Amino acid sequence: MHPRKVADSTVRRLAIYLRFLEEFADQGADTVSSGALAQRAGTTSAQVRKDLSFFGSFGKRGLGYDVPALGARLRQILGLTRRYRVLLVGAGRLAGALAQYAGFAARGFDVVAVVDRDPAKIGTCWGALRVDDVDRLEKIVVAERVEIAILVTPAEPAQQLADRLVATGITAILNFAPVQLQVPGVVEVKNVNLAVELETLSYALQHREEN
Amino acid sequence: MHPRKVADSTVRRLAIYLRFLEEFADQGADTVSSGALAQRAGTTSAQVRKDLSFFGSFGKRGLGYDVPALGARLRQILGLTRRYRVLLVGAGRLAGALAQYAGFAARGFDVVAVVDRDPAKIGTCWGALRVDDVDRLEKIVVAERVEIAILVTPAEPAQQLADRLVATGITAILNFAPVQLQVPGVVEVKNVNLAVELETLSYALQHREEN
DNA sequence: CGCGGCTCGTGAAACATTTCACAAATGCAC
DNA sequence: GTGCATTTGTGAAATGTTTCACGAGCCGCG
Ligand SMILES: NC(=O)c1ccc[n+]([C@@H]2O[C@H](COP(=O)([O-])OP(=O)(O)OC[C@H]3O[C@@H](n4cnc5c(N)ncnc54)[C@H](O)[C@@H]3O)[C@@H](O)[C@H]2O)c1
Ligand SMILES: NC(=O)c1ccc[n+]([C@@H]2O[C@H](COP(=O)([O-])OP(=O)(O)OC[C@H]3O[C@@H](n4cnc5c(N)ncnc54)[C@H](O)[C@@H]3O)[C@@H](O)[C@H]2O)c1
Repeated sequence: MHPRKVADSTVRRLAIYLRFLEEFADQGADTVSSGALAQRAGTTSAQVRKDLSFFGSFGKRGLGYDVPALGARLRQILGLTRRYRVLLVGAGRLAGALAQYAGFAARGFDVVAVVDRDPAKIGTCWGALRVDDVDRLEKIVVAERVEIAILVTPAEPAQQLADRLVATGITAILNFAPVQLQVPGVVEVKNVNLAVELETLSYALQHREEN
Repeated sequence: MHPRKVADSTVRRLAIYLRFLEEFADQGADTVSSGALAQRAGTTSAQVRKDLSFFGSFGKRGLGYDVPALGARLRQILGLTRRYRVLLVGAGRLAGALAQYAGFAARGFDVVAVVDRDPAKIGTCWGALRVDDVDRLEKIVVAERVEIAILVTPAEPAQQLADRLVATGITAILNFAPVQLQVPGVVEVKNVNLAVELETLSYALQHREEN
């Protein structure tokens, strides 16, 4: 059903198509063409069709794609037909923003626990969540059946925390700390580095001014 | 000095090399090899050398790269020899995390203003910053000489706010709202979509379980 | 039913990026 | 100074991704 290897760029676009497909659905559209999706997503119709073609052929020639059917198919491809249990490691400012963000739960990602090292934070409540001691990390992962960890600590403890997470059997980590985590091949790591985003903007500005 | 077109992936890696180079400098190393940098950055030595070769040749054969000199050169390439004045559009939770983040100022990005639409937020203070009325956006951009805007509002008003920012002459936007902004070609936009990151993790998990 | 206007699905071509492999420097030991 | 171990810089090859172009299917209409 799924091909051996699909480019990361393709998977990211599929997630974006799904978002706009849901917008089309909200507007009551029942079919959508590759061109219309492409325009919203900032790509080309050929790209949309190629991306989808890796997983099968879902469209009707001359008509386009059935909005609800393609949405369901994309959710299935992306593994969004189920919910995921997420642990926040680090209870700082960024963790606070992520924990309260309704968009994650809307997509099936439930933050079920938060841990920190700071005694001043342990025990405080974030909505329905209580900040737990990072010492209990292993117990919490098991008890809460955590599947995805989000690392939002400073850089220094990140590798060691990742090692502990991996040891408990976690296989998916979203890492905000500016380090390159060393993990076994079975563990999926996605890095988000906001400073790098700003620096690529700086590069673009610098480069434009020179020309 | 700069080649016509350098891949975005290369620029991102340069920013990452710079981070680790600073770590090496802190540890007192005065030279570093492409292999050592590659290991820290999670790539290969050939990749490091190729990336750098787009901008000149900074190494000494048999020795490696001079740490302070390469750092200075990377800062110059990335346009980080100066400071940037940044405006936060939207004073929500994510904006709060970004505003307080010391790492941006350390890199030369100073948040000089925050605007919001919510009367309950306007006038409140965030450290040295006072949240301003979004109606005064154009005046603030000019008065504060803002060069980079960070969009952290919900999706709905994002395009309209981007239009206003572009009209004031802003040419760099970091967008957190899940929309594809339509802007003139001279304006640089970088999108950060955290939900997409989680969804690509979901895809990876889904796909692994099937095999 | 046959035709015309659309739009998909998909190989092939074009383009982009990464990896390879090796000549050319460099420093150091002796 | 010579030789050796090391590491850069870079064309060329390999690999990966996007764009192109067109056959094939679908709908509606007369
Ligand atoms: N806030 C931002 O806008 C931003 C931007 C870019 C990158 N980041 C990165 O995200 C990470 C978190 O940023 P933040 O602003 O939330 O930082 P923060 O300082 O507000 O929060 C970090 C939290 O981690 C906790 N912590 C420290 N060591 C720990 C350990 N060993 N185990 C468990 N918890 C521990 C701290 O007690 C603190 O509560 C950092 O790595 C930062 O570089 C943040
Ligand atoms: N918080 C997260 O973890 C997270 C994760 C992924 C994506 N995002 C995206 O980032 C954006 C901001 O998220 P957040 O959690 O900070 O949301 P938030 O609701 O906490 O903050 C949004 C702020 O924007 C303000 N605003 C609304 N309309 C405005 C307008 N027209 N002009 C000026 N300000 C306006 C609101 O008053 C509010 O203060 C959203 O688009 C969200 O989808 C957030």
